[in-house]
Amino acid sequence: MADAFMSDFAARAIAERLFFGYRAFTGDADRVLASRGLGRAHHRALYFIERAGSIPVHELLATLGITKQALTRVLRELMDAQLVERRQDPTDGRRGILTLTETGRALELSLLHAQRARIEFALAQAGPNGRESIHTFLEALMEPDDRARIGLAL
Amino acid sequence: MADAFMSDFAARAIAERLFFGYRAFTGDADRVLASRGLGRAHHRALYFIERAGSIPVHELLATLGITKQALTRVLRELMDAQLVERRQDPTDGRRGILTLTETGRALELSLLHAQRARIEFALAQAGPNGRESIHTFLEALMEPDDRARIGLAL
DNA sequence: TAGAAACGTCAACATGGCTGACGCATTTAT
DNA sequence: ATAAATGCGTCAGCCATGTTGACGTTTCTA
Repeated sequence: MADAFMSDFAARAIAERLFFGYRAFTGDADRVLASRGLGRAHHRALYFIERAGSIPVHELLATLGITKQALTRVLRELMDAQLVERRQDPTDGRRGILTLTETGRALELSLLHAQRARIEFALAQAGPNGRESIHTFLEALMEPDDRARIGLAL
Repeated sequence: MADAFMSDFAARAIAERLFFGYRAFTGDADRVLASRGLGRAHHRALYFIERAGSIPVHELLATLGITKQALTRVLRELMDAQLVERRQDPTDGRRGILTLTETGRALELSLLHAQRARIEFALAQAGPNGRESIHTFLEALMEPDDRARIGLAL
Protein backbone atom coordinates (compact mmCIF):
# COMPACT_ATOMS: atom_id res chain seq x y z
CA MET A 1 0.00 0.00 0.00
CA ALA A 2 2.88 2.34 0.71
CA ASP A 3 3.93 1.87 -2.88
CA ALA A 4 0.56 2.82 -4.27
CA PHE A 5 0.38 5.81 -1.98
CA MET A 6 3.75 7.12 -2.99
CA SER A 7 2.92 6.61 -6.58
CA ASP A 8 -0.36 8.50 -6.31
CA PHE A 9 1.39 11.20 -4.38
CA ALA A 10 4.09 11.53 -7.02
CA ALA A 11 1.50 11.47 -9.78
CA ARG A 12 -0.48 14.27 -8.11
CA ALA A 13 2.64 16.35 -7.68
CA ILE A 14 3.25 16.22 -11.41
CA ALA A 15 -0.40 16.50 -12.40
CA GLU A 16 -1.00 19.77 -10.62
CA ARG A 17 2.31 21.29 -11.68
CA LEU A 18 1.48 20.43 -15.27
CA PHE A 19 -1.96 21.97 -14.93
CA PHE A 20 -0.80 25.26 -13.45
CA GLY A 21 2.35 25.40 -15.54
CA TYR A 22 0.55 24.81 -18.81
CA ARG A 23 -2.11 27.34 -17.90
CA ALA A 24 0.45 30.05 -17.25
CA PHE A 25 2.34 29.15 -20.39
CA THR A 26 -0.71 29.44 -22.63
CA GLY A 27 -1.91 32.51 -20.75
CA ASP A 28 1.08 34.53 -21.95
CA ALA A 29 0.08 34.05 -25.56
CA ASP A 30 -3.64 34.34 -24.88
CA ARG A 31 -3.23 37.94 -23.79
CA VAL A 32 -1.50 38.89 -27.02
CA LEU A 33 -4.03 36.93 -29.07
CA ALA A 34 -7.01 38.55 -27.36
CA SER A 35 -5.76 41.99 -28.34
CA ARG A 36 -5.83 40.88 -31.99
CA GLY A 37 -9.19 39.17 -31.81
CA LEU A 38 -7.68 35.71 -32.17
CA GLY A 39 -7.74 32.61 -30.00
CA ARG A 40 -5.53 29.75 -29.00
CA ALA A 41 -6.59 27.71 -32.01
CA HIS A 42 -5.16 30.39 -34.30
CA HIS A 43 -1.92 30.36 -32.38
CA ARG A 44 -1.49 26.64 -32.79
CA ALA A 45 -1.98 26.88 -36.53
CA LEU A 46 0.42 29.81 -36.82
CA TYR A 47 2.96 27.99 -34.71
CA PHE A 48 3.07 24.79 -36.72
CA ILE A 49 2.98 26.55 -40.08
CA GLU A 50 5.90 28.75 -39.07
CA ARG A 51 7.91 25.92 -37.58
CA ALA A 52 7.60 23.92 -40.76
CA GLY A 53 8.26 26.89 -43.04
CA SER A 54 5.38 25.62 -45.15
CA ILE A 55 3.10 22.71 -44.47
CA PRO A 56 0.47 20.73 -46.38
CA VAL A 57 -3.03 21.03 -44.98
CA HIS A 58 -3.29 17.32 -44.28
CA GLU A 59 -0.12 17.38 -42.22
CA LEU A 60 -1.30 20.34 -40.15
CA LEU A 61 -4.54 18.47 -39.64
CA ALA A 62 -2.68 15.42 -38.36
CA THR A 63 -0.48 17.54 -36.11
CA LEU A 64 -3.32 19.42 -34.52
CA GLY A 65 -5.53 16.38 -34.23
CA ILE A 66 -8.76 18.24 -35.00
CA THR A 67 -11.29 17.82 -37.77
CA LYS A 68 -10.88 19.53 -41.11
CA GLN A 69 -14.03 21.54 -40.43
CA ALA A 70 -12.52 22.97 -37.26
CA LEU A 71 -9.24 23.73 -38.99
CA THR A 72 -10.91 25.24 -42.06
CA ARG A 73 -12.66 27.81 -39.93
CA VAL A 74 -9.40 28.78 -38.25
CA LEU A 75 -7.53 28.96 -41.56
CA ARG A 76 -10.23 31.03 -43.19
CA GLU A 77 -9.98 33.57 -40.39
CA LEU A 78 -6.20 33.61 -40.60
CA MET A 79 -6.30 34.08 -44.37
CA ASP A 80 -8.92 36.82 -44.06
CA ALA A 81 -6.56 38.53 -41.63
CA GLN A 82 -3.73 38.20 -44.16
CA LEU A 83 -1.66 36.13 -41.77
CA VAL A 84 -1.66 32.88 -43.74
CA GLU A 85 -1.51 32.09 -47.45
CA ARG A 86 -2.54 28.95 -49.21
CA ARG A 87 -1.03 27.82 -52.51
CA GLN A 88 -1.33 24.65 -54.51
CA ASP A 89 1.09 21.79 -54.26
CA PRO A 90 2.78 21.73 -57.70
CA THR A 91 3.07 17.95 -57.65
CA ASP A 92 -0.53 17.34 -56.59
CA GLY A 93 -3.08 19.96 -57.36
CA ARG A 94 -5.52 18.63 -54.78
CA ARG A 95 -3.22 19.48 -51.94
CA GLY A 96 -2.91 22.87 -50.37
CA ILE A 97 0.28 24.21 -48.90
CA LEU A 98 0.18 26.79 -46.16
CA THR A 99 2.71 29.50 -45.41
CA LEU A 100 2.73 32.59 -43.23
CA THR A 101 2.76 36.09 -44.64
CA GLU A 102 5.27 38.59 -43.29
CA THR A 103 2.60 39.86 -40.92
CA GLY A 104 1.84 36.31 -39.86
CA ARG A 105 5.48 35.62 -39.14
CA ALA A 106 5.75 38.76 -37.09
CA LEU A 107 2.71 37.82 -35.03
CA GLU A 108 3.88 34.28 -34.51
CA LEU A 109 7.22 35.57 -33.30
CA SER A 110 5.60 37.99 -30.91
CA LEU A 111 3.51 35.14 -29.52
CA LEU A 112 6.60 33.01 -29.08
CA HIS A 113 8.37 35.84 -27.34
CA ALA A 114 5.46 36.31 -25.00
CA GLN A 115 6.13 32.75 -23.83
CA ARG A 116 9.88 32.71 -24.16
CA ALA A 117 10.64 34.72 -21.05
CA ARG A 118 8.68 32.30 -18.90
CA ILE A 119 10.32 29.28 -20.49
CA GLU A 120 13.78 30.74 -20.09
CA PHE A 121 13.11 31.55 -16.48
CA ALA A 122 11.85 28.05 -15.80
CA LEU A 123 14.80 26.44 -17.55
CA ALA A 124 17.17 28.66 -15.63
CA GLN A 125 15.55 27.70 -12.34
CA ALA A 126 15.98 24.04 -13.20
CA GLY A 127 19.66 24.57 -13.95
CA PRO A 128 21.74 23.60 -16.95
CA ASN A 129 21.78 19.92 -16.04
CA GLY A 130 18.02 19.79 -15.83
CA ARG A 131 17.38 20.68 -19.43
CA GLU A 132 17.90 17.24 -20.82
CA SER A 133 15.69 15.66 -18.16
CA ILE A 134 12.94 18.11 -18.93
CA HIS A 135 13.06 17.41 -22.65
CA THR A 136 13.12 13.69 -22.02
CA PHE A 137 10.26 13.89 -19.56
CA LEU A 138 8.01 15.91 -21.85
CA GLU A 139 8.80 13.72 -24.84
CA ALA A 140 8.05 10.60 -22.87
CA LEU A 141 4.72 12.12 -21.86
CA MET A 142 3.69 12.53 -25.50
CA GLU A 143 1.85 10.02 -27.61
CA PRO A 144 4.48 8.06 -29.54
CA ASP A 145 2.94 9.10 -32.87
CA ASP A 146 3.44 12.75 -32.00
CA ARG A 147 7.13 12.30 -31.32
CA ALA A 148 7.81 12.34 -35.03
CA ARG A 149 6.24 15.79 -35.20
CA ILE A 150 8.62 17.64 -32.94
CA GLY A 151 11.97 19.18 -33.73
CA LEU A 152 15.20 17.77 -32.43
CA ALA A 153 16.13 18.74 -28.89
CA LEU A 154 18.93 21.29 -28.94
CA MET B 1 21.28 37.55 -33.42
CA ALA B 2 22.73 34.15 -32.70
CA ASP B 3 21.59 34.59 -29.12
CA ALA B 4 18.04 35.39 -30.12
CA PHE B 5 17.98 32.48 -32.53
CA MET B 6 19.12 29.98 -29.95
CA SER B 7 16.66 31.32 -27.51
CA ASP B 8 13.77 31.05 -29.96
CA PHE B 9 14.92 27.60 -30.88
CA ALA B 10 15.07 26.49 -27.26
CA ALA B 11 11.70 28.09 -26.58
CA ARG B 12 10.12 26.23 -29.50
CA ALA B 13 11.59 22.94 -28.34
CA ILE B 14 9.86 23.36 -24.99
CA ALA B 15 6.67 24.87 -26.39
CA GLU B 16 5.88 21.97 -28.66
CA ARG B 17 6.83 19.34 -26.12
CA LEU B 18 4.54 21.02 -23.61
CA PHE B 19 1.73 21.10 -26.15
CA PHE B 20 1.95 17.46 -27.15
CA GLY B 21 2.81 16.27 -23.66
CA TYR B 22 -0.08 18.07 -22.02
CA ARG B 23 -2.46 16.87 -24.70
CA ALA B 24 -1.52 13.24 -24.12
CA PHE B 25 -1.70 13.70 -20.36
CA THR B 26 -5.22 15.12 -20.43
CA GLY B 27 -6.27 12.63 -23.09
CA ASP B 28 -5.84 9.72 -20.69
CA ALA B 29 -8.42 11.13 -18.33
CA ASP B 30 -10.68 12.40 -21.11
CA ARG B 31 -11.33 8.86 -22.29
CA VAL B 32 -12.47 7.75 -18.84
CA LEU B 33 -14.53 10.91 -18.40
CA ALA B 34 -16.26 10.51 -21.76
CA SER B 35 -17.47 7.06 -20.76
CA ARG B 36 -19.18 8.65 -17.74
CA GLY B 37 -20.62 11.61 -19.61
CA LEU B 38 -18.29 14.05 -17.90
CA GLY B 39 -15.72 16.49 -19.19
CA ARG B 40 -12.37 17.92 -18.27
CA ALA B 41 -13.97 20.64 -16.19
CA HIS B 42 -15.50 18.01 -13.93
CA HIS B 43 -12.15 16.32 -13.55
CA ARG B 44 -10.46 19.50 -12.40
CA ALA B 45 -13.11 20.09 -9.76
CA LEU B 46 -12.93 16.48 -8.55
CA TYR B 47 -9.16 16.66 -8.44
CA PHE B 48 -8.88 19.77 -6.30
CA ILE B 49 -11.69 18.78 -3.96
CA GLU B 50 -10.07 15.40 -3.35
CA ARG B 51 -6.60 16.80 -2.93
CA ALA B 52 -7.81 19.22 -0.29
CA GLY B 53 -10.01 16.65 1.45
CA SER B 54 -12.64 19.35 1.63
CA ILE B 55 -12.52 22.83 0.18
CA PRO B 56 -14.59 26.03 0.43
CA VAL B 57 -16.28 27.04 -2.81
CA HIS B 58 -14.42 30.33 -2.96
CA GLU B 59 -11.08 28.58 -2.73
CA LEU B 60 -11.93 26.14 -5.50
CA LEU B 61 -13.01 29.12 -7.55
CA ALA B 62 -9.67 30.82 -7.01
CA THR B 63 -7.77 27.64 -7.78
CA LEU B 64 -9.58 26.94 -11.03
CA GLY B 65 -9.59 30.58 -12.08
CA ILE B 66 -13.03 30.43 -13.67
CA THR B 67 -16.22 32.31 -12.92
CA LYS B 68 -18.68 31.16 -10.30
CA GLN B 69 -21.26 30.63 -13.05
CA ALA B 70 -18.97 28.22 -14.84
CA LEU B 71 -18.12 26.40 -11.63
CA THR B 72 -21.72 26.26 -10.44
CA ARG B 73 -22.75 24.40 -13.55
CA VAL B 74 -19.98 21.86 -13.07
CA LEU B 75 -20.75 21.42 -9.37
CA ARG B 76 -24.45 21.01 -9.99
CA GLU B 77 -23.74 18.21 -12.43
CA LEU B 78 -21.31 16.58 -10.02
CA MET B 79 -23.80 16.80 -7.17
CA ASP B 80 -26.60 15.45 -9.37
CA ALA B 81 -24.31 12.52 -10.16
CA GLN B 82 -23.73 12.00 -6.42
CA LEU B 83 -20.02 12.56 -6.78
CA VAL B 84 -19.77 15.74 -4.74
CA GLU B 85 -21.50 16.98 -1.60
CA ARG B 86 -21.87 20.47 -0.34
CA ARG B 87 -22.31 21.36 3.33
CA GLN B 88 -22.32 24.61 5.22
CA ASP B 89 -19.29 26.10 6.87
CA PRO B 90 -20.14 26.00 10.61
CA THR B 91 -18.29 29.24 11.28
CA ASP B 92 -19.85 31.14 8.37
CA GLY B 93 -23.20 30.00 7.09
CA ARG B 94 -22.77 31.80 3.79
CA ARG B 95 -19.87 29.63 2.79
CA GLY B 96 -20.16 26.22 1.25
CA ILE B 97 -17.70 23.42 1.79
CA LEU B 98 -17.28 20.74 -0.83
CA THR B 99 -16.31 17.11 -0.33
CA LEU B 100 -16.35 14.03 -2.51
CA THR B 101 -18.68 11.13 -1.90
CA GLU B 102 -17.29 7.60 -1.86
CA THR B 103 -18.25 7.28 -5.51
CA GLY B 104 -16.60 10.57 -6.28
CA ARG B 105 -13.41 9.51 -4.59
CA ALA B 106 -13.39 6.28 -6.54
CA LEU B 107 -13.85 8.11 -9.83
CA GLU B 108 -11.17 10.66 -9.01
CA LEU B 109 -8.76 7.88 -8.21
CA SER B 110 -9.52 6.06 -11.43
CA LEU B 111 -8.88 9.29 -13.34
CA LEU B 112 -5.59 9.76 -11.54
CA HIS B 113 -4.61 6.21 -12.29
CA ALA B 114 -5.42 6.70 -15.95
CA GLN B 115 -2.73 9.38 -15.96
CA ARG B 116 -0.35 7.82 -13.47
CA ALA B 117 1.11 5.22 -15.82
CA ARG B 118 2.11 7.89 -18.30
CA ILE B 119 3.60 10.10 -15.61
CA GLU B 120 5.56 7.23 -14.12
CA PHE B 121 6.86 6.24 -17.51
CA ALA B 122 7.95 9.79 -18.26
CA LEU B 123 9.64 10.20 -14.88
CA ALA B 124 11.40 6.88 -15.36
CA GLN B 125 12.66 7.95 -18.77
CA ALA B 126 14.03 11.14 -17.27
CA GLY B 127 15.86 9.16 -14.62
CA PRO B 128 15.95 9.57 -10.85
CA ASN B 129 18.12 12.66 -10.99
CA GLY B 130 15.75 14.40 -13.35
CA ARG B 131 12.80 14.44 -11.00
CA GLU B 132 13.86 17.47 -9.05
CA SER B 133 14.60 19.43 -12.22
CA ILE B 134 11.20 18.59 -13.61
CA HIS B 135 9.42 19.72 -10.47
CA THR B 136 11.45 22.90 -10.37
CA PHE B 137 10.86 23.60 -14.04
CA LEU B 138 7.11 23.16 -13.85
CA GLU B 139 6.83 25.21 -10.68
CA ALA B 140 8.85 28.00 -12.21
CA LEU B 141 6.51 27.95 -15.19
CA MET B 142 3.50 28.60 -12.97
CA GLU B 143 2.11 31.96 -12.00
CA PRO B 144 3.62 32.85 -8.62
CA ASP B 145 0.17 33.11 -7.05
CA ASP B 146 -0.57 29.53 -7.99
CA ARG B 147 2.53 28.20 -6.30
CA ALA B 148 0.78 28.45 -2.97
CA ARG B 149 -1.90 26.11 -4.27
CA ILE B 150 0.25 23.08 -4.95
CA GLY B 151 1.39 20.38 -2.59
CA LEU B 152 4.97 20.03 -1.48
CA ALA B 153 7.26 18.18 -3.87
CA LEU B 154 8.14 14.89 -2.23
C1' DT C 1 -13.02 6.55 -67.63
C1' DA C 2 -14.45 5.30 -63.04
C1' DG C 3 -13.25 5.85 -58.46
C1' DA C 4 -10.53 7.57 -54.77
C1' DA C 5 -8.36 11.37 -52.55
C1' DA C 6 -7.97 15.99 -50.72
C1' DC C 7 -10.00 19.22 -49.98
C1' DG C 8 -14.01 23.34 -48.89
C1' DT C 9 -18.54 24.11 -47.16
C1' DC C 10 -23.09 24.00 -44.92
C1' DA C 11 -25.70 22.75 -40.95
C1' DA C 12 -26.61 21.33 -36.39
C1' DC C 13 -24.92 20.47 -32.00
C1' DA C 14 -21.86 19.96 -27.39
C1' DT C 15 -18.68 21.78 -24.05
C1' DG C 16 -16.92 25.05 -21.29
C1' DG C 17 -15.82 29.38 -20.94
C1' DC C 18 -17.69 34.54 -20.45
C1' DT C 19 -20.66 38.95 -18.83
C1' DG C 20 -24.57 41.00 -16.69
C1' DA C 21 -28.36 41.13 -13.69
C1' DC C 22 -31.04 39.52 -9.90
C1' DG C 23 -32.16 37.25 -5.48
C1' DC C 24 -31.32 35.47 -1.00
C1' DA C 25 -29.19 34.20 3.22
C1' DT C 26 -25.86 35.55 6.44
C1' DT C 27 -22.41 38.26 8.51
C1' DT C 28 -20.38 42.64 9.69
C1' DA C 29 -20.24 47.50 10.50
C1' DT C 30 -22.51 51.53 12.02
C1' DA D 1 -31.25 47.37 15.13
C1' DT D 2 -30.55 48.14 10.85
C1' DA D 3 -27.88 48.95 6.68
C1' DA D 4 -24.34 47.30 3.88
C1' DA D 5 -21.30 43.91 2.34
C1' DT D 6 -20.28 39.06 1.45
C1' DG D 7 -20.89 34.54 -0.53
C1' DC D 8 -23.26 32.32 -2.79
C1' DG D 9 -27.03 30.22 -6.65
C1' DT D 10 -29.46 31.24 -10.87
C1' DC D 11 -31.29 32.90 -15.26
C1' DA D 12 -30.15 34.50 -19.78
C1' DG D 13 -27.48 35.26 -23.67
C1' DC D 14 -23.16 35.08 -25.97
C1' DC D 15 -18.41 33.32 -27.70
C1' DA D 16 -14.64 29.99 -28.96
C1' DT D 17 -13.60 25.67 -30.18
C1' DG D 18 -14.52 21.38 -30.93
C1' DT D 19 -17.71 17.46 -32.98
C1' DT D 20 -20.72 14.57 -36.91
C1' DG D 21 -22.77 14.11 -41.12
C1' DA D 22 -23.69 15.21 -45.79
C1' DC D 23 -22.54 17.15 -50.17
C1' DG D 24 -19.76 19.19 -54.03
C1' DT D 25 -15.48 20.04 -56.65
C1' DT D 26 -11.14 19.36 -58.40
C1' DT D 27 -7.49 16.41 -59.27
C1' DC D 28 -5.00 12.33 -59.36
C1' DT D 29 -4.69 7.15 -60.10
C1' DA D 30 -5.86 2.48 -61.39
